[in-house]
Amino acid sequence: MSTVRGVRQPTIKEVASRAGVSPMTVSRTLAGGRNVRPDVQERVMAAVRELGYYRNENARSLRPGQPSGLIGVAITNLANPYYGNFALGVEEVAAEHGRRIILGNTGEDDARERQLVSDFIGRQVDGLILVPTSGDAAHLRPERLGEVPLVLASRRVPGLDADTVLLDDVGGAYRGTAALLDAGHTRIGFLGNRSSVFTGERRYRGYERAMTERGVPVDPAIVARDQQDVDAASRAARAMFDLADPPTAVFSANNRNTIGAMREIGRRLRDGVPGPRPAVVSFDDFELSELMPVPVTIIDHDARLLGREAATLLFSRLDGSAEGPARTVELPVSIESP
Amino acid sequence: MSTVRGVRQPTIKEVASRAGVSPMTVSRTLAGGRNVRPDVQERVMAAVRELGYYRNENARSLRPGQPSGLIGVAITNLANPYYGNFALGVEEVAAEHGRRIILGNTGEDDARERQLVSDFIGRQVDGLILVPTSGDAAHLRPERLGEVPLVLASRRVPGLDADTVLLDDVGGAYRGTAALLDAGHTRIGFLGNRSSVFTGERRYRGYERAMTERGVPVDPAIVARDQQDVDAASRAARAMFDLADPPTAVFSANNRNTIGAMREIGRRLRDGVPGPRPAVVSFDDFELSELMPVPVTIIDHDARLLGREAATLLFSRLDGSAEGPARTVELPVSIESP
DNA sequence: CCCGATGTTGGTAACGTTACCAACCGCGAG
DNA sequence: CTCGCGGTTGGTAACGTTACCAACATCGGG
Repeated sequence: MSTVRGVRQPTIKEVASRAGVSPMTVSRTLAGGRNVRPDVQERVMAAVRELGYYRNENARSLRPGQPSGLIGVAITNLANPYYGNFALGVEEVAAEHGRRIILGNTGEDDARERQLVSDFIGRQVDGLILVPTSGDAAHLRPERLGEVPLVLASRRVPGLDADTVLLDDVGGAYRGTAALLDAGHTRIGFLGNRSSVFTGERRYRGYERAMTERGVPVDPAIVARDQQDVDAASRAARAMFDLADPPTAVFSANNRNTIGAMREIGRRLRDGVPGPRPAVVSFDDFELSELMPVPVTIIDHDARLLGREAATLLFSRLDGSAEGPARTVELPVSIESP
Repeated sequence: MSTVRGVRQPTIKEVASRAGVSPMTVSRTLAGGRNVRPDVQERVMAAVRELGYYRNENARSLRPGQPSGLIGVAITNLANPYYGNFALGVEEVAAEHGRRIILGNTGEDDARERQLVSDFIGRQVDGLILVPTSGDAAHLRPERLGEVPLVLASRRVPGLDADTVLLDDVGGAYRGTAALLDAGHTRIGFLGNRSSVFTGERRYRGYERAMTERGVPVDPAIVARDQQDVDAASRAARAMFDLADPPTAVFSANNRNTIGAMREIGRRLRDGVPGPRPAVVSFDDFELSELMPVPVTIIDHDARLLGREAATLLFSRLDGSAEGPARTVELPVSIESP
């Protein structure tokens, strides 16, 4: 940490002496003014305005039992609009409860997550909301976190029992795949994340269940499960479509894979590559999907709502309205046919 | 089996007594261990691990001159990927300097911005980074902020002299419009924000300059400057294209207007509406632009870099390497023809 | 063997705030 | 006129931490 010029804000004492009262009277006035004469309150508020005084929140939260008013939020990738919306939802609910959020980006890095959580605890956060990097759970155990409540979002951590907010990944993937099967497709490819990614695994399970329930075998040749970014997804789609026996439809488990697949489909059409024009089901919405050259079904959801739900769960622990074992909220997803 | 209940965070005193030393020795050990015997350090670290101790950062920053390690960041709309990337850039540089960010969303609301800034100051932030809502500047004046340095991003505040990071809005819009003129277009529409939005005004100026420099008159009938969201942009594009004398090309001043225009263009093609297929220049990139049914030129830039630049400017003030009058950094934009 | 230098450790005070208690005021009831 | 009560105000201590200084141990050189 680099050196910093000292930040000299006026203190409560300076306000007090300017208003001709004691610091206690200033404190009482700022706390609502109970049992302070109206004319004294006015003098105090005038001094506050004149000096540009702000209460030192860090000093306030020093006394035990006092909340810091901060919620620690760690997400995996702020550049992804999904997590931006998620963070927005958390911020909204936090603001409704008079709290601020401290935000950290983990970049899917376990070490960074541990570092962020330590720092959040050190800053006396009132609660933690985390999109876990699915590493180990040691630093998230209650004995490490003390009394700080924790809510997991989007993913679970193996072996950790905590309040969790999830999407209906399995159900959404199941219904999306079923829609393709209902439309007569039997050769349906899968594009998604590897199984160590919690949502990747769940969405694959939904796909697999729909296929096997209808007696359609899953062909590993048209299942690609290791694409994290658009370029990798594009390459995986290309390999799949280049097969002698390419899929007639594709289930894409997330936004990144859908965009990659679309790029490859667009390229083939521009270059006049022969072959089927696959139907696509995408878990995650994307803009201008209606302008795509192939029919796209969207499994849609609201990341902002997910964030709101996570924060609501957290505050229900903070205000004591919820006690007992960890709860899981699974938000529904909607399906929009082209 | 009993649930592991969270416990109060241990203090430095408890660590000290467990390690059989004084709090000062614990403090010294955690501060790097200068002048502490190695075996004592080990005892202390063992106690720290056993008790799960974290330094109380709020208490640390209580002594004057000590930085809080927090940077206050207020942006207008976290749901917009542009600002998500911006926040990511700020977070990255802050993390490189061992700082965390407190994030607030203003939603373009002046009152909310004032409230956020007050709270940030009250939390003793070491610096502020703000995408201003372009309201008045009273709460951002140095006499209100004390010694807390401020960096504005994307926009200026009228009458406020502060470090600022901008895009080359005028130049980008000029070059984008010029590209259309070079391609032979003379009837070029404009879609953008109203002039009270800082970037809206600057981008219009670039468009206007390119037009007048080449002696092409600006026709108010094909200039629409009051669309904040996709639906409004779509309606404005529709009205423009429905004219007896519609534009053959469109300059769109931001992402939201581009998406709206694209929706309308796609609708007309689907519905077989007669008329020209306008070329489009878009200030802001968007995904799958290469799949659009009309040629799209992108004026691209890197919001994450903008965030990094803003944070770099802030830290140059914090570590004293930059002094003197307010500086403005204008980041270049690139043009990608279809 | 002593002395100063160096390394190690602990006590005290202070950062800004507020809970708690004590002191004081004015007013109405007895 | 006194007493007591409620409303108002101020003093003190404490929250967890670290800068500063004092105290003590150890060691090498004279």
